[in-house]
Amino acid sequence: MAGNNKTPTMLDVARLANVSSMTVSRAFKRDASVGKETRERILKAADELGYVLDSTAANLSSRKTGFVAVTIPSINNANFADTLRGMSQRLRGSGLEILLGYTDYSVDEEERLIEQFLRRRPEAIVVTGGTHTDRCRKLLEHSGVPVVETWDLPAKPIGHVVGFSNAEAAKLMVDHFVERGYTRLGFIGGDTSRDTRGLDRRRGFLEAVKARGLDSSRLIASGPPPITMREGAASMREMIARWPDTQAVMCVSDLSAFGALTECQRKGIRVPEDIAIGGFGAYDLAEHAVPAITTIDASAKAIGTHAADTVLSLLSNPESTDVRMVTRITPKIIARQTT
Amino acid sequence: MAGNNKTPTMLDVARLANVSSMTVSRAFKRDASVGKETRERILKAADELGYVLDSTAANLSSRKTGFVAVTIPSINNANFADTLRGMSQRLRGSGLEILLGYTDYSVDEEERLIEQFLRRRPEAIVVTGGTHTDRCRKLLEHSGVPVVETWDLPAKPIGHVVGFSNAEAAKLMVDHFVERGYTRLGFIGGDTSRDTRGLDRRRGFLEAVKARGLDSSRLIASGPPPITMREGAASMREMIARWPDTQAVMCVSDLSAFGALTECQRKGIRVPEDIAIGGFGAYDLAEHAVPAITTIDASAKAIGTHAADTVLSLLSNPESTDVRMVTRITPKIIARQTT
DNA sequence: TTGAAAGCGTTACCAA
DNA sequence: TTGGTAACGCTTTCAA
Repeated sequence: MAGNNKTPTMLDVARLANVSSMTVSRAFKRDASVGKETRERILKAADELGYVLDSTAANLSSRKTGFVAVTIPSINNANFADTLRGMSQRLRGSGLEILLGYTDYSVDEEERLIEQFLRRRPEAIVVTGGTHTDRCRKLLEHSGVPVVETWDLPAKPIGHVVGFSNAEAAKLMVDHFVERGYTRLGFIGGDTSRDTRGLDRRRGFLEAVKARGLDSSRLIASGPPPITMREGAASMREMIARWPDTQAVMCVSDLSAFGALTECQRKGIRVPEDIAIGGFGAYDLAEHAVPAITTIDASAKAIGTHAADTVLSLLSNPESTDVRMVTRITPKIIARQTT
Repeated sequence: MAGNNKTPTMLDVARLANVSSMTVSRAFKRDASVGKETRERILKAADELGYVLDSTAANLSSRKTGFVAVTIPSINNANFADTLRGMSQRLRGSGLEILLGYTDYSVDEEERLIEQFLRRRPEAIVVTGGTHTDRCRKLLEHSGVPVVETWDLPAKPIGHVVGFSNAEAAKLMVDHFVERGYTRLGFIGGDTSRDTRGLDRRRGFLEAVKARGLDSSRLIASGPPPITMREGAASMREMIARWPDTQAVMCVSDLSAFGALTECQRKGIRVPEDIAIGGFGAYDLAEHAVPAITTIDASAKAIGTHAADTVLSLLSNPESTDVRMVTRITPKIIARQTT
C-alpha cells in the first residue's frame, strides 16, 4: 500500500518475519547462511513492506561503497564512451558501480571532481590521462585505493596504467603517409595544453616528420578541445589556403578529420587524389565516410576492459599493495583511401 | 606524511584543532556559523592530517545523498550525451551529483538498474522514455522521490515529464517531404519494441503517410537498437532494391541517415536529386555531412536542462508533493538538401 | 543457522 | 558561536 510515512528498515522486516535484523541482513546477501525457508519468509516480508536495502548505511558499516570513480574528459566522445562501455561491461556482476564525472578537458575541473569523489569513498579510481594538478596528484596518491591512469603512458604514473604512447601512435600515420609517397604533410589540432593527448600526437607527428627531413611547418591550430567537425573543417580551409600543395593531412581525431573531409568535398577537392586525410580513434564515422578515413585504432574499448580488470585484480588481492600494473596497448593503423 | 594506517575522522581533526567534532562538521559547510579564525584553524588541521570528509557517513546521518539517479539507453549516443550534458551543467553547484546508468535499450536492464540505484537513496530519478516493466513502475512510484521521464510524452506518467511526442515529430518530416513534392516515401528503422521512441517515430510517419493517401508500405526494418551507420547503409540498400522509385527516405536517427547517405554515395545515387534523406536528432553529423541531412531537432540538451530544473524545483519545494510538472518540448524540422 | 551488542563517521537537535 | 548526545540503518564480531 502507498501511504507509509516512513521507509521501512531491516528491523521492520525482521519483526514481520519473526527473526532478528541480522538474519534479514544475511538474507539479502547471495552467499549468506540462512535457512532456505527463513530466507523466503524474509523476502516475502520485505516485499510486503516495500523494503529496499539502504546501501548508504551498509556502506558506512562495511566500509565498502562498491563505487569505482571514473573521470573522462568529455561525454560526447565516442572513444571515451567506448572505454566506459568496456569498463562497465567488465564490471557488471562484480558488485562494483561506476561513479562517472567528466572534466571537460580541464585539470582544474578534474581536481574538483576527484575531491568530490574521494568523499564518496570509492574503492578504486580510474582517470583519463597522466597529467594532473599537483594537488590532484597528491589527493590520488593519498587516496588509499588503486588509481588507474588511462589513454596515456605517464612518465611518473601515480599507480597503475592502461594506455599507450600518443606520440608513437601518431608516428604510425607519418610512416603510412610516407609509404604512400607523400612528402608534404600537415597536422591539424593538438595545439592546446588542455588536451595533452592531442599535444602528444602533434609532437609525435612533428618528431617523425623532422626525423625524415620533411617540412615540419604545416601545422594548423584548432583551439581548445573538444575539437569537433566544425574546427576540422575550418582548419582544413586554412591548411589549403596556406599550403595549397599539401599532400596529406593528419587530424588530431577522426571527428576533425571528417570535418576536414567535408570541407574538401564542398570545395571540390578530391580525397585522396588531391589530398589524403588521416584521423585518430577508429570511429565508426571514419569507416563509413565516403571516402573512408585512414585512422589509428587505440582500442578504446579494450582500454576500458583492461582498466576494469586491473581494478578487479587489485581489489581481489588486497595484499598486493606495492604492485604496479602497467598494461600497454599497441595502436594500429587502419589504412584506407587506397588510391 | 604517508604511512597513516587509518584514515582520519572528524574527531581526529577536532582534537588537533581543539574543538568539538560538531564544530569541524560545521567548518566543512559553506553557510555554517563558525568563527572565521576557528574555521581556518580547523581547515589547517584537516589539511595537515589529509582529512577528507566521509560523505558515506554524512549521507546516513542527514538522509541526503546528493545523488540524482539517471538512466539513459546508451552512452554512445550523441543525443543522450547532450541531455546528460545539459543536466550536469545545470546541476553543477547545486550539490547534486549524477549517478549514471545505461539500460542498453532494455526495460529489464532498466529495472535492474533502478533497483540498484534505489538502494543508494537518490534524491531524484530521471529516466529515459515512458515505457517500463510493471515492477520498475512500482519501484519508481514507491521510491518516495521525484521521478522525471524524458524523451517521451507518456500517456500515464509516473511523475514528471520533460519530453515530446516522437510520433508528432516524425510527421514534421512527412510534411516536409510532401512540401518538397515527394510522394513515394520510405522509412528506415523503428521496427523493434526495444526502442519505443523509434517505434513511435515510425508510427507517426505511417499515420502521416496514410492520412495523405500515400503508399505506406515502404518500411525497412533495421533490427534491435542501437541503430548505427552500418544498419542505415544496409537498410538503404534494401530500400533501393525493393522500391527503386522511392523519392525520399526518413531514418529513425541521424546516425542511420548518414549510413544511408554513404550507401547512396558508394552506389553513385545522387542525394537529394535521386533520393532525399531525412534523419532525426540534429546531430552535428547531419549538419556537416555533404550533402547535409534534413533532420528534426528535439533539443536534446534542453531536455537535460529542463529535467535538472524540474528536479531542482521539486527538491527546493518539498511541500509540493502532489504537483506534476510536464515540460513539453516542440521539435522543429531543420530543412536541408534544398535542391 | 541464528542472535545480541557494538560500532561505522557523520549530522540533527537541543542547550549553553 | 560552540558543544554534548542521540540517532541514522546497516554490518562486524563474537556467542550460542
